[in-house]
Amino acid sequence: MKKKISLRVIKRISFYYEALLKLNLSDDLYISSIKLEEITGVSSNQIRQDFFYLGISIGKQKKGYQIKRLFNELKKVLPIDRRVDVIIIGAGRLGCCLSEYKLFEVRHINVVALFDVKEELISKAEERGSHCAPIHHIDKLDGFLSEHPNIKIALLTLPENSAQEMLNKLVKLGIKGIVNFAPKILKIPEYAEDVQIVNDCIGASLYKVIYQIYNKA
Amino acid sequence: MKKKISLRVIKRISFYYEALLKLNLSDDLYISSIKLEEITGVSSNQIRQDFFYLGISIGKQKKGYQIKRLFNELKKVLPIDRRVDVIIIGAGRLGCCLSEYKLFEVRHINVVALFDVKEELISKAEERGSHCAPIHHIDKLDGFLSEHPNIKIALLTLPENSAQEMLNKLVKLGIKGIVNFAPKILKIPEYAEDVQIVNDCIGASLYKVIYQIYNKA
DNA sequence: TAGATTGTTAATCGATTAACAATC
DNA sequence: TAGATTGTTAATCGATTAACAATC
Repeated sequence: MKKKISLRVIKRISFYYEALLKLNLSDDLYISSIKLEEITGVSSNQIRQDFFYLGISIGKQKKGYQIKRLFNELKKVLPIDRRVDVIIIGAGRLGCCLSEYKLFEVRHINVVALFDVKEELISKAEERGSHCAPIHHIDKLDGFLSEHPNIKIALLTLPENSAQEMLNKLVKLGIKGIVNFAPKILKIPEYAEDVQIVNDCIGASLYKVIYQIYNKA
Repeated sequence: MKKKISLRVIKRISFYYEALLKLNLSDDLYISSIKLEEITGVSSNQIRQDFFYLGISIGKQKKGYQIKRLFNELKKVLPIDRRVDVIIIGAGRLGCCLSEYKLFEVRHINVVALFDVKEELISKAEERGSHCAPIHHIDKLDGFLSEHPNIKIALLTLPENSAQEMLNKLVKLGIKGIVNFAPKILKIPEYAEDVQIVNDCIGASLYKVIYQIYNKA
């Protein structure tokens, strides 16, 4: 087990990666932390601090970092060009949206299937293009995971009242990582401490903006 | 201008609010911080710390907080039952998904319109149900905002290369709050320091989970 | 009363920013 | 050389956790 890395650092690494992707990877191109700040918005101090923390020390004074090498170093940290198969539990609007999310494609995240309790969503699945991931009934989850033992990650796009229950079930079925999009902090049962969870409610951040604007004066 | 509140606190407040919404608001019902921990996942210590920070001290020893009063106190902090009109820039999948996002409805966030450069998205708009927000061409943004001076907030669901440019334009048009969903940290120009921004890239958190799982051993 | 729960302070933990010697 | 940029340490800032007296 390597060093633990916080969510914040992971996010920034993915931003660095995204930025480098758009640059030329020819051998003699360098980028300084200041230039990388301009592209990613992360301060140059923060960038160098991150690299230091991650053990990336390939910079040259007066030049910066060779783009190609930096790119490779970041890939060592984040397995970002490795294809990762995931499933989505909850085939509502958000679930379907995420199943076709562009950024997921770029990052090689592959949504294999969605699951839901609602029959109407499953029958509606045919309307979706053939390029889309299929929607199955939640009862088929158990069998599906047995047939696809490589799937270790599930995204939860369920209402908050059923989210924790589903998480417990997923853990029992052997899922090792979960991203929860409900406005509630889900916890991993004690008997499964190796399972990873991140709670990431979309739109909660909008309230920060609303608060600042409508609470003035 | 009231006290500044961090994004984290804002998120937790909205979780408390969400939890209370589902409870009975009759006069003699109380909830303790421990019980609230069970529902929201936020630790009771954290909850009391938040309330202290926010100046909410309505608890009774041995009983906890009167649900109805607590609800009202939270509403004082977060203008959560006030309708807020917003626009979305970028009518791709994510933009359209957010324009119909359930949690936004619950929280009285009203997407008035979407804007995009792509003609095909605008013509496609008619296919969307009449309950959906209309999609306009980005050229109409200026006029639209003049006609709707109450709109102070924009959600940005654009690719990262055009996001900063659009932000600058929005600021010039008088927008006061922006949530950016591109994988890039956008900055507010110095001449407009009163404008609020939150960067909230969906799916970046997935990488935390992927990292933890695929970097073991 | 005894037990439970608050409000509040202090301690800890973690993340960001600032600074600067080293050096290309 | 002089200037720019790194790697790294130290200082600051902020957020969470722990602890506990007060008291219902």
